[in-house]
Amino acid sequence: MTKKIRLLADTSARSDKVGKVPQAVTLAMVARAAGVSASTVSRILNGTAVVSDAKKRAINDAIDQLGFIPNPVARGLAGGRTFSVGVLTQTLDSPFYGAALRGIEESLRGTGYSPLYVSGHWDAVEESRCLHLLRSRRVDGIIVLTGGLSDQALQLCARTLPVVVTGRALKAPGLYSLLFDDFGGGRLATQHLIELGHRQIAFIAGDNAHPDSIKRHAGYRAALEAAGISYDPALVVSGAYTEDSGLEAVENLLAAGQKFTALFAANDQMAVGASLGLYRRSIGVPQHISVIGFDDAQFSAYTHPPLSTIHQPMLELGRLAAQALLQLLAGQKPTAKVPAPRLVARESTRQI
Amino acid sequence: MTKKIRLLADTSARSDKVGKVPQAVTLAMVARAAGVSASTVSRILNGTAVVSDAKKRAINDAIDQLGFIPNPVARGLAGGRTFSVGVLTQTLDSPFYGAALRGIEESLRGTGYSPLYVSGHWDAVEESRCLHLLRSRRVDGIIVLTGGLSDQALQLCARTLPVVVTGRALKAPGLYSLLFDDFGGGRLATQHLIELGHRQIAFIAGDNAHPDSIKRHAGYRAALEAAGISYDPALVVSGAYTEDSGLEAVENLLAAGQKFTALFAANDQMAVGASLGLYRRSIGVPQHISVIGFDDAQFSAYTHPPLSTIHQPMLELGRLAAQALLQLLAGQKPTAKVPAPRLVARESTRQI
DNA sequence: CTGAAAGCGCTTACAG
DNA sequence: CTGAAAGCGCTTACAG
Repeated sequence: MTKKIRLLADTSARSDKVGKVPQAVTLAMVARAAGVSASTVSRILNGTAVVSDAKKRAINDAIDQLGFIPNPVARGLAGGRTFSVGVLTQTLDSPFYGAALRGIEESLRGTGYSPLYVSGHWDAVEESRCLHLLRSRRVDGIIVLTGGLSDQALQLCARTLPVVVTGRALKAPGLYSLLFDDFGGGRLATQHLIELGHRQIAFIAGDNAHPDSIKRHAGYRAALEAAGISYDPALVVSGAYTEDSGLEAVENLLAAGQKFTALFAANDQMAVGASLGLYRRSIGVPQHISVIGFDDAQFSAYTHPPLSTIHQPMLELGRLAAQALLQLLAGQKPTAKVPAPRLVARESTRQI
Repeated sequence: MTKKIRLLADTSARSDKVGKVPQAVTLAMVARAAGVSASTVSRILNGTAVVSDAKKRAINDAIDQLGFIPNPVARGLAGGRTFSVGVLTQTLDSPFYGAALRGIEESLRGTGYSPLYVSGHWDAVEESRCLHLLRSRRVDGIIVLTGGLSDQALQLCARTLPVVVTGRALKAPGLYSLLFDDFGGGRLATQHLIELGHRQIAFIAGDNAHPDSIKRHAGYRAALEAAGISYDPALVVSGAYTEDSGLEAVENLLAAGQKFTALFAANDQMAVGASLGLYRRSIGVPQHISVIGFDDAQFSAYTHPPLSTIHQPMLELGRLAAQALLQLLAGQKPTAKVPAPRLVARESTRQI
């Protein structure tokens, strides 16, 4: 048997010089080497049927010796499964979503599934184009990391493909959603400031098009009211989740002559931008003003001073999303729950 | 004709309720609707042959009306091309490589090619596993963003697949390499400091396993010597390209009682970490010490003070890499050249 | 310029 | 438990 395998392998090796691509070992070659039919090899590959131990051993030997790797393209065509999962993200180079992508990658590795990333750039039209692309590439399931797609579009998609979506609460067959508690996070950040004795707390909101921004805002307001501090719209300015918008927001606040001893920015990028604005005016953080952000982005532990923030478990979220999709793919019911928001008190906030 | 197409479309729509996946329109359906053979449809799809205008029009009409989208999986199996290009990156969530990924995405969009990202995590074994994965998925070409693969492995790969690699100079058939001038960049950073009057300039080196780190170091040394300043090994400490390592490095420098008025860190992350170390000791940047980084990462414009650095055109590099691969794929000879390093003088450096 | 036919490398009813 | 056969949706020599 070994001899036969050698022969086959050699033949394939020789064909290298003739053909272009080093002709891969095919399932048919394995079948021939193991003395069984292609069907049988396929079955043990997929665990589709019980096969006698003897044949199983022969086949596995042949696979090892020939170095057979099933061609995912062929499997995709024949079996309708491509062993790839689509990941609709907004941008590949966000300091923030990156962690989620890594989490997805971690959960997927070793499962045979590969992620296929597409970026929607916060544009619903673009996102739906991405969804089409993923479907046309015949992914087996899709993970949608937030974005502006309508609930309806997602539900429709879930009718034919398992879908896991983050950032919204949605129930539908074949769809699982993972929602972070932005309201609780916003409240937590504000409570932290209140506990430090602050009562004049400015808020830089995020992009209003994002539901998470609205919820963080609501959390801010709820914490204020629970502490008997009246909500002052003059202390609230809108940003766009970017550093620049945070800088601009704080400048507007200052220019308007608003008094505040603490500042809560709806994400870390805006908190950093705002801090730069304060730095430029020589307003010390936290000596003069306490600043807290939201997200716990990678850079936040290294700002000067290190930024207090609300930790959002993006890595974990990515892991959970992929696990949930894997469960959906296996016909199981996902059970994952997103961890609760957690305060990370560093050095940008202090007792008044 | 229109009527016929309708009929076919309806049939397909009806089959939805029976089958699972909304059965896609196939090439065969288009052929039938247009009254031609599958071969002809395929040919106009691929521009493989000249087809009479009349048929061409009929086929295009049928395609539009039926909403036909060629199945890339089938094309992959039959034609040997999957219209996907592999991108071997090190990590998906680097604030730095992210821009390159976006550049790749930009250059690829609209070309029909999709990127397939895999992460090697700076581990040669892992990277070569990634390469295997990409090949087993039958990508049409590969972009390798730096990493620890051997030149040999890359050249071997390029024998069967177009390869574009960044971060090294390598010549081989089917392979194109894009090299940034790290030496020049290191020299530029150091020159900037020297021009500001600094003569005691500390250097935090990056990971020695990375050639770029070694070259930046050499550039530092060359600039010093060109200015008649002797190279002092005591002013050079090793980091690992992370914030923490930058912080640690500066602490070591300070603990050793080294005197310096300026600091050049081999990347922005270490510069930020080092700045935090200085901040903790109440050493002002740039009042007491000037700091310059390398890379011009996204966050660098927003540190306090904004960080002077050497701009590395990652976005452009990504774009160029993808364009070069596209050229290779089209049988052309790539011509792309990486832009030269550029000084971005912000506020962390000043005249002594 | 265009078709019929074979084939890409698998999977999956269908029959034992 | 296992094979032979058909088929997934395309592409590509091969013949006109």
